[in-house]
Amino acid sequence: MTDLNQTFAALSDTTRRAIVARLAEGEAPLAEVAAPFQMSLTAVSKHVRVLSDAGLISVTKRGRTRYCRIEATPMREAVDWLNDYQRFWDQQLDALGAFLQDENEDD
Amino acid sequence: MTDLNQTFAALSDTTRRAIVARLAEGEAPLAEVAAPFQMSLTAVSKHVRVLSDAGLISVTKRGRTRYCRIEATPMREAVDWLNDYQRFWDQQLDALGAFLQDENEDD
DNA sequence: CGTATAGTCAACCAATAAGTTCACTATTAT
DNA sequence: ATAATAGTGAACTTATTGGTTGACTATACG
Repeated sequence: MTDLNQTFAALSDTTRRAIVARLAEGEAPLAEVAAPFQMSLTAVSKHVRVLSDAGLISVTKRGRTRYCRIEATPMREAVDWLNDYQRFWDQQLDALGAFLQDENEDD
Repeated sequence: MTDLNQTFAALSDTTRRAIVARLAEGEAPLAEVAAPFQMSLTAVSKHVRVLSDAGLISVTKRGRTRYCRIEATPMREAVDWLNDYQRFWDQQLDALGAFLQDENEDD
């Protein structure tokens, strides 16, 4: 299906995560997506390309405008991968909690 | 805290995700972590370094052996970031479900 | 028509990443 | 003391990434 390498790589850049965050609030034209950033439109366009290649967003052309919107599946799969370790880190955090608990028992 | 860029970047490599998966089954010496891979020990050592720099694992030296074990926090934070979009993609998947439902209504 | 708008494409640059090999250090075993 | 084991460090290669600029295409507007 979608490639976890690509998904995680796409998310490993602050700008791209910000784009995803923006698009979570609704579809937007590229120009609007690019507005908050200092870099050139070309640079943002490339970021959008990376996200779209990873399947995290889709881009549809209407007139001369490209509208970007977020897509569900790859993030879903990333979470699925990470969740395989959820029991593990719950346990580790519980252990930390217990430790802190013990430490404070002589108050 | 931990750096999401680094966390996602560390997870964007198949070898490194395999290492994490291996370590989820318990602490292991580097040599054992490296065993399944065709690449050199040095290469695996570098991957381990990347994971450890990202805080995803920790490495402790006992004798001449380095034991690697998984650490909870950064993956936790990655999941937290992704989960901000969970409502979003649930909705998208629900919409897909509804669509497929509708499609089959004339059976 | 001509011009502004939205964006891509190609070429380039500097930095980083993933791998290699070879030499080296540190620890354990004989 | 010597030799095997576990791993690091440095130097190098090749590919990819994130950014730039400048020229170009496609659509909309007057």
